[in-house]
Amino acid sequence: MSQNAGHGMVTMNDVARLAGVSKMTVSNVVNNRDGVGDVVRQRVLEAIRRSGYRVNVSARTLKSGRTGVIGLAVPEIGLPYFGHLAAHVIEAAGRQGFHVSIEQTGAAAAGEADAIAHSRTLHFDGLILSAVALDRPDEQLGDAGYPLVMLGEQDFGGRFDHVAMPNEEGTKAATAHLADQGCRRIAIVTGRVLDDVNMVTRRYRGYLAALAERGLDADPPLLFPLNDASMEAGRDAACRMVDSGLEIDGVVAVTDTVALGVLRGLADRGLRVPGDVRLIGFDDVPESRFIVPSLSTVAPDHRWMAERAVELVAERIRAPLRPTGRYVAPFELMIRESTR
Amino acid sequence: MSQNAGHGMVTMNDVARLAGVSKMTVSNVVNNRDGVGDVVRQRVLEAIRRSGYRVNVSARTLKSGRTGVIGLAVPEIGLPYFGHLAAHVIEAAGRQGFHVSIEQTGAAAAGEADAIAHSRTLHFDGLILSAVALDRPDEQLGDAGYPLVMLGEQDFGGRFDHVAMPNEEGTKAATAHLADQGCRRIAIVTGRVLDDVNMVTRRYRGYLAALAERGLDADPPLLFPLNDASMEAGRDAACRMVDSGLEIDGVVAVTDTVALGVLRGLADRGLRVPGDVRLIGFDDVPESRFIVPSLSTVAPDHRWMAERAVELVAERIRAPLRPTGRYVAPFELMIRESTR
DNA sequence: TTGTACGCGTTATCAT
DNA sequence: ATGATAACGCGTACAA
Repeated sequence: MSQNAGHGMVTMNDVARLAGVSKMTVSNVVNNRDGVGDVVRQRVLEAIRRSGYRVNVSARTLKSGRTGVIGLAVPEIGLPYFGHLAAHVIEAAGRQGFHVSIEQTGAAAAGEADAIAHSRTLHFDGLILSAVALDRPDEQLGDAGYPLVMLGEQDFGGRFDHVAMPNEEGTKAATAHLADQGCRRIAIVTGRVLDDVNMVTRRYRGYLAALAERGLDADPPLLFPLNDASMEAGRDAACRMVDSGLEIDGVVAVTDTVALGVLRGLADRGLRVPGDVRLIGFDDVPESRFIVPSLSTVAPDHRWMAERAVELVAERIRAPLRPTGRYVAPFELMIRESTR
Repeated sequence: MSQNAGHGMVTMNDVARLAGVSKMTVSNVVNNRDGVGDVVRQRVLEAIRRSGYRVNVSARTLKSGRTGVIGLAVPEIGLPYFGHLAAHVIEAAGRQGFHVSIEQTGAAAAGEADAIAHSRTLHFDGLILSAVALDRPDEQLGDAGYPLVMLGEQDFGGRFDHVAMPNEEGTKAATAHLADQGCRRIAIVTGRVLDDVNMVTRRYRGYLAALAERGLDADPPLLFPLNDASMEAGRDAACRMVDSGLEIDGVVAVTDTVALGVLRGLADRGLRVPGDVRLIGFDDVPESRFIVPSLSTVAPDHRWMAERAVELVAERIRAPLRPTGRYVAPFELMIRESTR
């Protein structure tokens, strides 16, 4: 009821007046500290209820220096994989008492650098960055102790805490599985292989490793490049693949999202999966179980990744200068209709 | 470099000392106000750069009473539809200078009520709530002027600003389209029809209206209920539908996500789409264009909805007591392979 | 053009 | 057990 002049907000002072105590006592009640008599506590609680008071998080933050918010920067929250991942991060963060503010980077290095700057400007307690483009965030870093955790994609060689995908191992297992099913001419649909830290590069390596192990070769290279990791790009690549006239009986797609597009492209060209060509993806997005044919895929443990990332942020807040760690998510090969 | 005792943070005072000016001058430079000489301005900017100073948003917020953050509460960010929608909301909010904090409600009334309480506790400047379960948020409301915008689903009859989906009209058009394609026994796969404000109810009404208009009847009711709007539930419903033995040549699915499950269930039972049965969804999630067969669907303008919702929040911040409005998103019927 | 004093709402410290 | 006072970092109003 009694309101402050400022912004129509009920403050601790208002509550204190209403309950006939000092605002310090109100603070103690609000924060469940002891040293407050039962009668007074009840009186204060009643005053809080009646006035509709809520703690002002900004003021608390100003004192504590902590916002209780961690940022999550992903290329595009609308992509199934990142939406799925974000859901896990939000839950894990909630369990640790953090809120999550989501930023979209547009899969561009500039967006990712912005997200880091932004996170610090807004004084987020930490940032989980799902980087796919940035390759040298040295300059933006500045403070080596800022809780910045890389999630999933790029690997910056120990400069940051990093929760990695089993890129190489997973793709190798996927490729080997295709070989086990009798495929001899296995193509890969992926991004352009550019540098060393790239997720694309690592998955490509896993693919090559499996081919080598099985004595299969890929000459001419059965690599069909993408401009981005969209369904549309996947479809286009599949069409190019078929139109190339090369003999191909198995396809490794760099992500499930791309695989969905590949599936579409193959259908456009009249090829059947798994009859004419087998197909395997990476990520195990929820859709993969339900599409027809259901999609075989590499299933990293997303929940594990999200939890680990949030834990790492929390740990680094506690100990800003402890050495960084790298953790690779466990994965499972989901065998479904597309490779039967 | 020079740091404050508090939390290892560089403050305006530090910058002022470093530049040999008062902190007010620093403030003026930071906020691009004029009344600062060019030489001094440069000196201050240099000091900011060197010290790595960043404005403390909490302190600014404490003064202004505004956090610059709006909340977005959705059932589950991992579902394609909500991820997609969130992407648009984040973009639209960014254009208006807001950040977005995402909350998951788990499609439960309790979660939705929590989101409202939470939003106010954290002093978000507003909240966009994609409610699917809450039916009487009167109690949580409290302050009639709080910028709370309902997005997409439930309709609370004018108590809030509301950006609605074309539920009835869209489903009616979808059903009519099936009829146009020659379907005579059109089923609907949807949630349980409970109350009056429910999205499910409205879509069901649109379906019935179209049937009535075409002189088709649905007796016994060709309604196959879902427990939730998941792909899994869609598949189960489709299986029940086929197993019921009822003659059915068209299916309206309450959402695209459900339709994906239905597609799977029909495949499990050996039925082909559109050969044996035609299928149409609602939402036009990105996947719909790419699956095989591509999914006909009702495509509301998601970008429009997100922009409208953010605008409404902004308007209500400016004028807390202006009358609420209700806006229905335009939609388009996307005709694809599943109803050819 | 620049500086000073004060208040925003909360919490830590110290006193009673 | 409770209260007074002084920060936290920034912005406003006013003075110089």
